[in-house]
Amino acid sequence: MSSAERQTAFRRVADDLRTALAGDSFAAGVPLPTEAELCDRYGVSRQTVRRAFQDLVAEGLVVRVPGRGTFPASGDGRYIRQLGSIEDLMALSADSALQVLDPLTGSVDPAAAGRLHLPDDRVFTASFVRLHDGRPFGHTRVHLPPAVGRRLAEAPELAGPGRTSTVTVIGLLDQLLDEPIAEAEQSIAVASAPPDASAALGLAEGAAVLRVDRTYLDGAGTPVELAVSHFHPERYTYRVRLRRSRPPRREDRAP
Amino acid sequence: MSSAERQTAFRRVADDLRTALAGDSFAAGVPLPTEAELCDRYGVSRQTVRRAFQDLVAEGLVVRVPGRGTFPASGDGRYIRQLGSIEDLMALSADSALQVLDPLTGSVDPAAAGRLHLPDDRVFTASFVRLHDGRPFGHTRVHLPPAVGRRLAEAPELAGPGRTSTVTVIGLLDQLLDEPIAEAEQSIAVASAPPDASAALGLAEGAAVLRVDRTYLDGAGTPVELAVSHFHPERYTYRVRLRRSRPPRREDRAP
DNA sequence: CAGTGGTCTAGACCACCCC
DNA sequence: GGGTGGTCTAGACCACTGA
Repeated sequence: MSSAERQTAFRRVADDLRTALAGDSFAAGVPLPTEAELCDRYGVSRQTVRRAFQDLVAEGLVVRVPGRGTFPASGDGRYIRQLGSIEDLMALSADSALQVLDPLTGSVDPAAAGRLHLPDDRVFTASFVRLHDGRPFGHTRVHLPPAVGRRLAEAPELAGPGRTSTVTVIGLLDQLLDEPIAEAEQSIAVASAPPDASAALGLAEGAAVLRVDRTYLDGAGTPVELAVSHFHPERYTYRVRLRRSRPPRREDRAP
Repeated sequence: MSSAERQTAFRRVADDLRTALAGDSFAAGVPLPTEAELCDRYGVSRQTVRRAFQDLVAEGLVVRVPGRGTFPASGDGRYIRQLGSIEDLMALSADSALQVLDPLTGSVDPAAAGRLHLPDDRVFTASFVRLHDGRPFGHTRVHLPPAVGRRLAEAPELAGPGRTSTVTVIGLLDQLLDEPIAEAEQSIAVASAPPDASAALGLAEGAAVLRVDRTYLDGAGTPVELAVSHFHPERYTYRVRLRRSRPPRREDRAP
């Protein structure tokens, strides 16, 4: 598979390792190729290989142990992504693909329109699946205010059913809007898969899935996108790294 | 002065920048020192300075913009840095209660010990339910390294089965540790409820639940707590608000 | 145009692990 | 001891920003 665009050397190395990890190329306790070996294989310097591993560590895909080697982290082949900021959501496309099921068109949906704080019930709606390694792991239904929906409907990536690309709707939207996207509200729960999602994911109707609702807001706090996703329970894990607001230092612990 | 240990050059640079950022040394919109300047000031190579910035970027403290410079990430100062923070987890107790099922005692659990990076298989383990309005919505099993587990076992809140309080284990732990808790890694997925969790939540065994694994790390990156929670699918939703780390625009310099 | 950060190379020394 | 990853240096070229 691999990504279409691989601008930099370290990205190429990281992409290849990522897809190899997603497949069954590396057993659980078996170390990945060493830095030296990858230097040879790709004809790059050691720092470049290290830069690639750096991303994989940050994504939680591998664990590196000094003196021993680099090992696959969780092993159960789920799609894992660090999602701690909006940038993470926009970059989601790096190693996954979007395939359009229903292109972006106008429709009437009171529930979605209400959640977008729209004056009437008209919204633009599209649905698509996200694929990793050619297999669907998530189904998403996106709702947009008509004003932006009309403009985004011209984007070729969302034009026809079956179109596959590596974009994110939120990434396209951000380029299009005058005011950039500033915030997202997200809720995560267990739900029963609705018919379209279960069909797209190859699950029985009503199967338990991870449901993620995201509302994106621009700088003024106006909702600009509502995305309702259902994820395959065995192919997706949501991961966040939480930090303390103030970096803890020994000195400032005293009350 | 300064940090007790600064083993590496890049850490020293990063530490200094962090404390400078924590103070008001850098106004919002004013760029930090450039790589070249820090190279001079610390007498290190450019890669070393870059390695320091890399941590600060990962921590969400600064934003780097090619061609322009490096800026504090908190932007307008009135913004709170990062919602979905560890403080939120510690404050979880505000409107929920903790009821002890199995008090904190020593046990042998290779899987948990491995995830805590412990040298052998001994851990301290406790389990409890979380209640809201008197009804259980989550079951949690907590694992601690023996060193801290022994001390925490003396806390009255975790002493006997049936004890109810409004604490969080992580809150108790943070007061007890020499080094404060700095980070948490969290993963969220759909799972089948194990027997103890399904019993505690009043669900059929194997029912689909929301599984949340959290590993808490201290400032040195040492894992200090592993918590595995299972949440009732109809009584719990995980909410996060994501914020964009906004690079300053040309217009909004100068107050 | 000079300055910024992003990438990359080809060396080097170290602490650690395992044989 | 030989191999691993962790750190560091002193160069280099690039794309981009700003005046």
